[in-house]
Amino acid sequence: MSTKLTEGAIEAIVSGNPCDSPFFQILSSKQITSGTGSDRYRLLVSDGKHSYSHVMLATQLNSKMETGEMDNLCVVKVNQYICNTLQGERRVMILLEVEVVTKGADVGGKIGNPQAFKPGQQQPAAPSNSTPAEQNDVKPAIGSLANGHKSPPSNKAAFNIKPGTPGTPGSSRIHGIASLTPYQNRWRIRARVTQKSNIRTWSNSRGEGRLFSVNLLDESGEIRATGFTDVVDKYYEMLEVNKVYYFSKATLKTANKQYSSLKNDYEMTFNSDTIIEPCEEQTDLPTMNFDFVKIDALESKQANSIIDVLGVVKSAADLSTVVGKQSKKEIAKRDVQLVDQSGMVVNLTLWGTDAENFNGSDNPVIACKGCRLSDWGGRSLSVLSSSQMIVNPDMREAHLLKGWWQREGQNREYQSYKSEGGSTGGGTNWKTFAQLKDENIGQGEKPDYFTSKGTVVFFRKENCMYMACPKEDCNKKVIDQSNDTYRCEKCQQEYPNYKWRMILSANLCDHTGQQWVTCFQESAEYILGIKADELGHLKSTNENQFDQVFVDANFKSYIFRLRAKVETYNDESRLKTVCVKASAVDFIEDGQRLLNEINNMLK
DNA sequence: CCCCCCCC
Repeated sequence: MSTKLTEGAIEAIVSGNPCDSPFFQILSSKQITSGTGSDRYRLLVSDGKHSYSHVMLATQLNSKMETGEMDNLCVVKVNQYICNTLQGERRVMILLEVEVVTKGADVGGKIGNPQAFKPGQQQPAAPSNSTPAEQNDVKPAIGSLANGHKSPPSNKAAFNIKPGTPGTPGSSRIHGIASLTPYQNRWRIRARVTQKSNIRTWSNSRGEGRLFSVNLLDESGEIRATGFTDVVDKYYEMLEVNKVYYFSKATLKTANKQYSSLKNDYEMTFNSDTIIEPCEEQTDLPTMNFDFVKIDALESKQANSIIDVLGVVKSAADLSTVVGKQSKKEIAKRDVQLVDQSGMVVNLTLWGTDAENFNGSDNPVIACKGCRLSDWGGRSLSVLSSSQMIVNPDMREAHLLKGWWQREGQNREYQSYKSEGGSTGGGTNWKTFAQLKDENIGQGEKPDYFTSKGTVVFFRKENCMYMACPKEDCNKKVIDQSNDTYRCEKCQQEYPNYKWRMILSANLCDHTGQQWVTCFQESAEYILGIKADELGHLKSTNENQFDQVFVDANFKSYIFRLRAKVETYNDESRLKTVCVKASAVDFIEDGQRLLNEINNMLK
């Protein structure tokens, strides 16, 4: 019985290096139902070192699955395969000729400890086995209540059951938006256009062109779709907001959640094969859907994420104009104060014509789908051009909110978000160490600032201090001339003395992970509980006492204000994290914060 | 293939 796998083959193949007849283990399989009835199998394969889920079995080999010849855990020799690049970086391996070497029943278990293979940094996460509909803990879309339709989406695992509408051209089965994946091509959806962008142009190093996007909605879910240059001419005029169309033969790719609040793991791109036809029949498709975040729950949402909000306009500022820093263009702006039953108030900024046309004098209700949450001033919201803002929407929540406002809301006090430290406006932005990795912190142009609670678990005491220029505000390292003088290259001067400065690397832990941070003078002195000059003195006079300082300082917890930015040296990039300030944990305040987090989780 | 959305 052979259980030898070709370790490293997955990495090689996916990186574009062919590999002759590799041996893989099939860890699991999943049947994918396409619209035409020709099913395929998607496999999770292992080469012993890596596992890879973007693997399909060629349909002519389906019988190997159906007869049980290829069972879970079996070892196969792959005599022929192809590796296709789909949209983006994702590569899908299709097994064309497979020989079962050892049956799974005889292997009996997973071979080795394969880790999920993730090529490249920008590799989209492998899609999970559940559909978006399953994953979202979405409240049912409520929008349809507005025009009296029955409440729409159920949490069906795959909405793939709606029969073709009689008289429909082709009369093929209609798929649910929630059932679409990049792994099947033959589908047709019927969806309402709920939002349509303007035509935009872009120009960058990869090219230039025009594009537009629409949001599509059916009973099963929603998806954003984008059309580029040629498609703009073909379909832009035809697609109208609130009308219903049939769509087929578009490309699916992993959605970048950074830019959309739509509840879908994927996005659609209209390509030259895409067919869009108006749906002439009457449908009861929902007209809108929102996943509103209560205003007091904005705290628990990630800064810069895209969210839906519903609020009463407590007050609206006068129209003003600002000049964009980059664009240098003048743009109209209006701030409105939104409140809801949670008793919190948040600022929502409208731009351009939204700002100019807005009238907040009679305390309207605003529903905004897809506005950006920022941590300015604690928390604030900004309406984007991709947002869908509806004033006084005809929906149940909005009527309830308005009634509440008239009964009691207008007479009460509201709590507002506060920026931390009261200084420059950056809000309290709590991050765990796992979040630093998961949320692409520090990847932007500017560093990210955030706050973490952590415990020091290790100090790198080697090279944690240096002899610095004694001149005030010059912290340049001096050169010991070995004659009791110290030269500062920056000041171009020699001094009879120096001062000690610290650059201390500390490893911090929280319940989610660890992070190396750099502490400079003030925070290092605070954490070590000793002045740098004194520590420097110990370093040269009493090594035991010097060491003891680090032992004593270890395993203590602090609130860290941190600054993180990815830096790249020699093609290697890592997250450089600097401690801006360390402070004692105020247990009352911190307990309150944790309680708030728990409460927000329960919402 | 975009992903800018502005200011404090």
